Amino acid sequence: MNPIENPQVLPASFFTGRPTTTIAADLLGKLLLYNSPAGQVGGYIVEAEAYLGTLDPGAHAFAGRHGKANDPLYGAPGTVYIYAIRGFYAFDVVTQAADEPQGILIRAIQPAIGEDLMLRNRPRGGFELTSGPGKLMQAFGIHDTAMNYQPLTESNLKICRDFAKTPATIQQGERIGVRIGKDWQDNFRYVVKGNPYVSKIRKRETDLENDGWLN
DNA sequence: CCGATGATGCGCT
DNA sequence: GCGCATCATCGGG
Repeated sequence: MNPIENPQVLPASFFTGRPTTTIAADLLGKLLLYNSPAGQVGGYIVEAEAYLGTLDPGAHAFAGRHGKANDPLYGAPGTVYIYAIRGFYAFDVVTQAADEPQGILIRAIQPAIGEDLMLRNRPRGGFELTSGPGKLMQAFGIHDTAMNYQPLTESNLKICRDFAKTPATIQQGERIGVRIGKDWQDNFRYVVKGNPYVSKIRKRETDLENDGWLN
């Protein structure tokens, strides 16, 4: 796929007015773009996790936690929230109204645009290129939090309204790397079933025929 | 191939 | 100093 010049992007209203879990599932198949200084990169979202704010023990805003690092989470729906984790960076899109600190972690994409540039940014072959939140940001060449607070509608990071693919089956399960009490039922990870870029997928679970898409 | 383990940089949530 | 919404490597099967 060639670079896209002026894509229609998802409006802020996409990221509020319904549960964050629903929005996370709805993001699967959407085209994520980044107009980086070196060129455009992007791909289809194949994995996303919902974080449900102050009542969610796995969320950065659990129990009202609010500091400099997670302040973007308290912004308007569709705001960029990038945070550092163990020397890597990860990208969330903020959901729900301001001061309702929910968000969705974009965990993996299937490369579609600028794959050569992504490979230079992150020289790992095969599905390792973008099959995790830190890997994805490396492939995009994002190594800081400079885009924090930007609305996706006005950022070099964009999620397209058009060009979307349709998952054949959306699979739901436990979030990755979240250690919380056993009482909390964690079922907030959404993936395109069988897509080989989904993180931690087992080889035999992959659908290399259609990559888990209908189209 | 798959699960376990240690390295890692950043912000103190 | 420590905790962490991770990653790459190692070794058993």
